[in-house]
Amino acid sequence: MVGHNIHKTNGNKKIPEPTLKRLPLYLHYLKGIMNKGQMNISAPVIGNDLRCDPTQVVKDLSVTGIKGKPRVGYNIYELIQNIETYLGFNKNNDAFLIGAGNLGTALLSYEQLQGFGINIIAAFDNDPAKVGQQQGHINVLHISKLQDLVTRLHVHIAILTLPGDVAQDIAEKLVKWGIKAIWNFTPVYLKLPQHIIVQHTSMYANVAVLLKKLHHAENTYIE
Amino acid sequence: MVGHNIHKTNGNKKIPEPTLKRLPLYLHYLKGIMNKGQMNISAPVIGNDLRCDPTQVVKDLSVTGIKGKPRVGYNIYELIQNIETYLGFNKNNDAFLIGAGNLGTALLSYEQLQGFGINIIAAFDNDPAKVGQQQGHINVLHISKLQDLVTRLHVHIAILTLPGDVAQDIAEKLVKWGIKAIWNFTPVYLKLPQHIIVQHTSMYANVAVLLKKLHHAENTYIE
DNA sequence: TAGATTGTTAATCGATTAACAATC
DNA sequence: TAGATTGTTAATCGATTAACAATC
Repeated sequence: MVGHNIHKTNGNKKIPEPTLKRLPLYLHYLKGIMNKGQMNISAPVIGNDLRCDPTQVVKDLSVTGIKGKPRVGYNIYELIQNIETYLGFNKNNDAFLIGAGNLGTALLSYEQLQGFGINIIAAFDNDPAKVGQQQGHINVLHISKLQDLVTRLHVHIAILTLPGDVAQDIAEKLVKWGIKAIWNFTPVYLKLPQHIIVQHTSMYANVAVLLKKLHHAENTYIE
Repeated sequence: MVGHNIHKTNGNKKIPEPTLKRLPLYLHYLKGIMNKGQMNISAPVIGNDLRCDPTQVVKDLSVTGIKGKPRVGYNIYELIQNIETYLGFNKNNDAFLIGAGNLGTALLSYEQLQGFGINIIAAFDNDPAKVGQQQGHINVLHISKLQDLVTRLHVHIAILTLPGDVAQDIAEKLVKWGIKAIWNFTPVYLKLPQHIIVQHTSMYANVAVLLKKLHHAENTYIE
């Protein structure tokens, strides 16, 4: 199955992670522009609106296999299609959500996640009070049903929005049952086999950067 | 006020952002270790548990001004104190939350945010149905009261958990009223004066990385 | 044609990793 | 003392930025 890309994308070549993280930003921006009825857009314009280097825009977009025209730029519709296809946002990647607390519930009712390729098909919790609820069309099931459903439905993605102290334990079980990628919203580092993809999304990492920049600014400039 | 650091931290020297983002991870890990009654810990042990290079651990921790002892390592309590002080996690940095939807509500009831230096003192929404509610001890006020309270209370941090299409508009107003840092949970790029600190926390950036790694893995190895 | 823009290759910049001296 | 670990300086690696040729 290697090298069978229909579009001429960069295939399995290693793409810089910063590039991958910028693509959704371009995508959202481009959808806004398209809704205004515009047909084409150039890298310098994108760079100006999103305050980033135009050559970086060119490089970032090129990974999706898009071809632009000198003096014209890129076709916006084609560009959106390419980014979505490249990132897998127009597929439905089935996922289970584990931990139906506040953050979990927020994610469940975030219909937009589906527009970004993540299709949460069920949520799990150990709290009997939460089991049986419906959150944004998704049922909350008891955690005891997790093993059976993961194995039967061949779900590959798990979203962890549960307390940190049980995260490692559940993660190990999920891996045993066949989960291949974990989106980790807990503050704990998950020590799992190297082939398991763990995406750590920590609020606190962002708080750290924000506070440090703020205090730095406050100490640097006279108020 | 420049250079008056009591602890010998790296002060206002430029610290790599990746380092800042790793510090909360160390912090959480160290608190777990301390609760087990351990007194000291060495960089190689941390590196092994958190799967990162021990020399990087040494370099990361050194920015907080901690001094370790050869053959012993670092005093865990002192290390925790230094990281918290360095990041500003033991101060109460007042913040307003704007948009009391699902994600906003999740953040409000996330008491732990306070332990990481962010003290949300009020939430705002334009939905009358939400105004007057209490979410985790924080009142939801009508958006019309925002201007008055931002200016009167000298709040410097705003957390944006509102719909993307109004984000730029509200952000510009907030800046006019004196907000210095914005934690942006919307998918839009906020074009604001350069001196305003904008911390963009996008779910989608993480989805992009996760899906790409997953599909890459699925295409690389024979199943 | 002239000029703006793409797309690629080279140079720079910054972060990570390696090497090694200092030290308890 | 011997050896593990810190802490610093140098080398490597990777991403960003700059330069420039190709092209519509």
